[in-house]
Order: sequence, then structure tokens, then C-alpha cells
Amino acid sequence: MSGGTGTADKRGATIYDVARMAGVSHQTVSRYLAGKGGLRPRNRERVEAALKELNYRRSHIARSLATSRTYRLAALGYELSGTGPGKMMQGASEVARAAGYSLDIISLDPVSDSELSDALDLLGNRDIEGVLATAPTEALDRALKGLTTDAPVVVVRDADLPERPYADGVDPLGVHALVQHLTTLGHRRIAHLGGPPAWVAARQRIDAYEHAMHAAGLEPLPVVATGDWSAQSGYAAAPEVLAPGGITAVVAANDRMALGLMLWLHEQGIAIPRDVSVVGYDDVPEAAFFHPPLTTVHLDFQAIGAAAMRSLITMIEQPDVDARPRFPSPELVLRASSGPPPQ
Amino acid sequence: MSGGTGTADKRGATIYDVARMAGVSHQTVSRYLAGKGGLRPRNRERVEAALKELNYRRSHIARSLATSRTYRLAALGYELSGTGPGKMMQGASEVARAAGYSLDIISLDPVSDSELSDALDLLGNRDIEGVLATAPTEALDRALKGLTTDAPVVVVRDADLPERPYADGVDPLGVHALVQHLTTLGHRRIAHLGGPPAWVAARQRIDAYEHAMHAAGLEPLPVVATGDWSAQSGYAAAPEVLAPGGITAVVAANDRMALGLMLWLHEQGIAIPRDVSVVGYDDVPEAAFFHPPLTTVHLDFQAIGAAAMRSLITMIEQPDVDARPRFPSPELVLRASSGPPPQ
DNA sequence: GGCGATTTCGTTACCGGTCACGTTCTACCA
DNA sequence: TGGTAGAACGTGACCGGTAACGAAATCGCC
Repeated sequence: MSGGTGTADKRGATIYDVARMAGVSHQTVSRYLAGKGGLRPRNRERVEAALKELNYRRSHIARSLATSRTYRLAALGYELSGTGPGKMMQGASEVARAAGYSLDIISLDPVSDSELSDALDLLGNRDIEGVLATAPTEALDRALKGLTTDAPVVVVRDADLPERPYADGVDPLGVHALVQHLTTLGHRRIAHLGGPPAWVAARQRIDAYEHAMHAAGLEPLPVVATGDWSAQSGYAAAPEVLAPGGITAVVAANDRMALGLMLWLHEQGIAIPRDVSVVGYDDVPEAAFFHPPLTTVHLDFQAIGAAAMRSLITMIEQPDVDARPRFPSPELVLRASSGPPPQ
Repeated sequence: MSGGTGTADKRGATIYDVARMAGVSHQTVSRYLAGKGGLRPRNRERVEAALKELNYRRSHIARSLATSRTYRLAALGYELSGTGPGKMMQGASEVARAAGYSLDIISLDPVSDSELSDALDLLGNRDIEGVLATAPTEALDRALKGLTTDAPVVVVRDADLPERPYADGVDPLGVHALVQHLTTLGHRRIAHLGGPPAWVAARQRIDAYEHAMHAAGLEPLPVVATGDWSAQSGYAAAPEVLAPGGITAVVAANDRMALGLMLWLHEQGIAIPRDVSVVGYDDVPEAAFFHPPLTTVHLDFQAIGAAAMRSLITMIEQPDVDARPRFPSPELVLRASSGPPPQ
């Protein structure tokens, strides 16, 4: 009413405005905002009143300039609209926000490489405190290594493979469990429908398939890896996968490719799992409702993203602490798409 | 070699450092960086050399403080890991980055409302220049309206419905086309498996279904809307949807619910589309590979997100221009899940 | 060579906070 | 009542850029 200071002064009120109105110095206001106490009740009240009256909001920009902390992180990866990467980002994003950081998510398009370099020098930007990169291709992996920033970088692969991945029966990817499940059912000729070879994840799964077959005393079949993770590519690659003949089970590199493969089988009149068993990888929420419901390996993407982000934040806030992320293990999920081979 | 300034001075070089090394004033460096020209070749060279030598990177923070432009936007929505919202964000994100903005993506959890208020006052933050919100529930819609910020806000609904949505044969949602497709095939008892009623999108689709039925001279059946967009919920709701009896076609509120519904039908020995036709909505990439491939309505989510973002940026940069987004129209996609009703 | 008009450049202030330090006030005790 | 420790508060500088303005250098032309 009185005074005539409009409520919405353009450009917002500063601590100096607040200080003037409260009859104190800007430093006192700053102290109040820092919440450290040490204000006399009278001044505290006046500051609070002025703050409210002017609808003060702090300027993170100015604060950042003074403290050289920005609380900004960046995350990048391919195909962030997919279930896996998407959930990962969601997990990461929640952790970041809870810790007071904001997250710039940069979704790369596999097609255009120019975008990659753009995005990368965006990261070279010195007001980003840390970088999280997910499920990279090797091109991205290399690019990240060449990153000229001293901000910490966390790269999430499908699993942090130990030095000797398959020693001691350790199966970090869960592919062994999948293959073992099939061999236990009696399958011998088990094919692998691989993911795009440029992806580290796809290569890891191919390796794991071959290793698991050898471990079971079986000869791995030539891996068909012409796909791009999509259902379309699974459908297209299906004939080639089945070409060797006598195949009774197929391990697809992910659930979506398995879906495409299954449609092709249906169209050929090949029954699942009576004639051919199909298993996937990822356990997307829809996999339980495929026809038939898909046996697959469950990955808790959200937890993976969250763990990676926790690790990144620890690297920033406590550089001396060892903060390697601990990712949850993949778990085999048995459903109706796998069964004993035909006689 | 000479001089002894280490290449990696902590905290980075400033334009003052560069200016000193180049023997010019900081303002000259600033001018060079602004790219406006007007430097003598000699000075230009010296500045360039110093820039490179010191590995200078500009501080966006300081620039923001001086210009009061932050080039930061925020986007928020539910279930960003889903195909639709995910692609939308991807489209928005690309446009934003191309225009020089960075995008904070905030993924809300439908469960916890506390998160919403947290996120919201994060937006009240005055260094965010604009807000994009997608596919909101009405709770979010209300919350956004109460937002105390003078930054522009763009809210994306499924379609920007005109004043009188169904006049003049206009069908902004594509649901009419879907229903008409079914009636043309001869269906009369067409049910709707609705989305979660709290979602504006779900309500719009329910309305459109009922209106389309009336337009075809048919009585809409009671809508079952107990789902949550998931395949699981489609599966669970299936018996109730089919309960009225004699139903020969079902319009699901989205593809995932259609997937769950179809699994239930398979389990009951009901053939699709021989006994019952099923159609979805969204056209997720996998829909073409369901069994059978799903008739649905295609939405170009990426284009929608991009259009919304362009609109937001226009609102920021040219406040006087009318920048209402123009979204692409949904398109009917015919596949094998719909066919004539049984005799 | 001298003059004015343009370019080119430097000086100073400012954005909105925090930090370091010095001053004032209060409270307690001799 | 005076002295003093410690809390409360204010002053000035600084973070790293940009904006505004005036000074200096350059150019063209007579």
C-alpha cells in the first residue's frame, strides 16, 4: 500500500534492495540467507519482512561467480528416449536434483557426428562441474577420453567388467545365466542376434555369448550383428539368424530386437517356444506382455543411473575418496518364450 | 617454453590474463570474442595467440551476470523414460541446443507430490528463462498456473484443441479416424480402454471416443479407465472391458495398454482381429512388431517437442510475436490388428 | 602538412552475490 | 563504573565478464 515500491520491479530485487529496506547492510542479509544464525532478533525480523515484501529470489548466477561453484552437471548418451537410457537418466537426474545439482541432458543422435563435437565442446565449458555419459559407442568413448576438462567424468557401461570377466564363474552381464538356462532345457544350437557392433554394450554381449557357449561345451554360431537395437532390425535380421538351420533357441541382444524376431517367427508359422525359444535382454516393462511373454535379463536402469550419479557427485565433493560406482547385478527373468527344444 | 606460465592455471584464464599476454586491454579481448570485428590485424593475431596459449574458455556465469541472460530453460513432465515424452524431450532438447540454450530436464514421479513442489520452486528460480511442460496432469496444470515467475511457460497437451473441437469435422486427436475405420469395417460395439483419468490426455481421448461414437450414430460403451498407461494395466483391465459382451473392437488409450489387452485376449483364445479388433494410440516404434502389428494413430512426438520448444524460444526472444506452436496432425496407421467383425 | 571523420582502443562502472577484515555493540565481570 | 571478550554488523574488494563513453590512432582529402 504505502511506499510505492511495485511488487514486481523488473530484474528482481537484490540483497542490496533488501538491505536498504530492512535498514541493515547487504552483508547482514547475506548472512541471514546463509542461514548461519548470528542475527539479532530485531534485525532478523526486519530482514525477513523485507525479503518477503520484495519477493526476493537469490541469483544463482551471482553466487556462482563469487564462489566458482555452479552446481551444474551434464549427461549425455544416445537414444535417450529408449527405455534403458531413459530410465538411467531419470535415476541420475533424481539423485542430482536431490543433491542440489542441476543436470543438462544431451541426447546424441547416432547419425550425425557433428552433433557430437558440438556437444563435446559444450562440455569443455568450464561452468560444468561433472559429466555423466551412458552406454557409449567406442567413438564416444574415445571422444570422452580426449575431453579437455578437469571436471570429473563418469562413463557407464553395461557393467563394469572386472579384469578377468569370466573367471571364477563371475558373469557380470547375466548372459551366462541366459545361455545356461537354455542348455539346461536341452538346447544345443543356440544363436545370437547381436546389437550394433559399434556399441560397447553389444560387443560385451557378443563376447559373453561366445564365452558362455564355450563354457557349456558348445560351439558358438556365427553372430549376426547387423541390427541397431530396434524391433525393425530384429525382424530384418531374423532370416539370417535362422539360416544355419537346426537352431532351437535365439538369444537376442535386447528385448526390442527379440520382439521383431518373434514377429518374423510367427509369420513363418514357427511356434514360440515349441519350435524355437527366444530370449531377450534388458527386461523393458513391455517384455512381460509380449506374445509370448519374454524370458530376459532384468537390468535396473534407474538404479544404475542413480549409482553413477552418486559416484560423480562424490568425485566432485570428495575428490580424495574412491567413488567407483557399484551397480546392481542383472537378474534372469524366466517367462514363456523359452522352453525345451522340439524332439 | 619461456615465461613459465603453466598451461593449466587452476581456475582458468580470464580475459584479463589474455589481455595482459596480448598487450591489449581486456575490452579488446572481449570485442574479439564478440566476433564483431573491428580489430587491427596485428592485435587480432596477438589476441588469438594468447587465447590459444592460455587455453581460454569463456565463463558463461560471468557473462550471464553482466547481461542478465542465462540461456537456460527447464522442461518438466511425467515418465520421461517413456517413448512419447522421451521423444518429445529429445525434439525439444535439440532445438534448444541449436538455439544456444541449455535445457534442464526434470522428470516428475507421479507418486510423490512433494517432488512436484520442489521442482516447481526450482523453476521459480530467476535464472531460468523459460519453462516447457509436457503431457501434464491437471494437478501439474494447476501448479503451473500458480507459478510465480515471469518467465514464459509453454504447456504441451496432446493437441491444442480448438474452441469447438469437433465442429466442421475437425478431429484434432485422430480418434475419430480410428473409430470411423472400425465402423467402416462393420463394427458396432466398440469399447474404449481409457487412460488414467487424472491425465488431460486420457480425458481428451475419452471425450473424443464418445463423440466419435455419437457421430457414427452408435452408443458409446461405459469407458473403463482404471489404467496407468502401462501394459500391465491394460492386461488387468481387459476382462472388464470385454465384460459387456458382444464387443468386436477395442480402442485402447495407448499402444502399451493395447499390448496388455492383446496378451489377455491371446490367453483367452480370442483371435485378433478375427474375433476382436484392437487399436492403439501413439504408434510407438514397437507397435509395428506386436503380434499382430497394431493399428494405431501416429504422433510425431519429436516434432511436437521441437515445435513447442521453438515456440518457447520465440516467446523469449520476440515477446511481441504470436508464437503459438503448430503441432503436426496425428495420422491413422492401419495394420493387422484391425479387421472386419466376425459374422 | 593539416584537418575532420572513422576506426580502434582503453578506462571505468556495473551485474549480484561472497569473503576478509575492521568496527561497533552488548554483556559480563572485576 | 570501566574494561574487555565476543557477538553482531558494516566496509571494501573481488569473481569475470559486458556496456557506455571518451581518448587515441588511422585514414582520406584538400
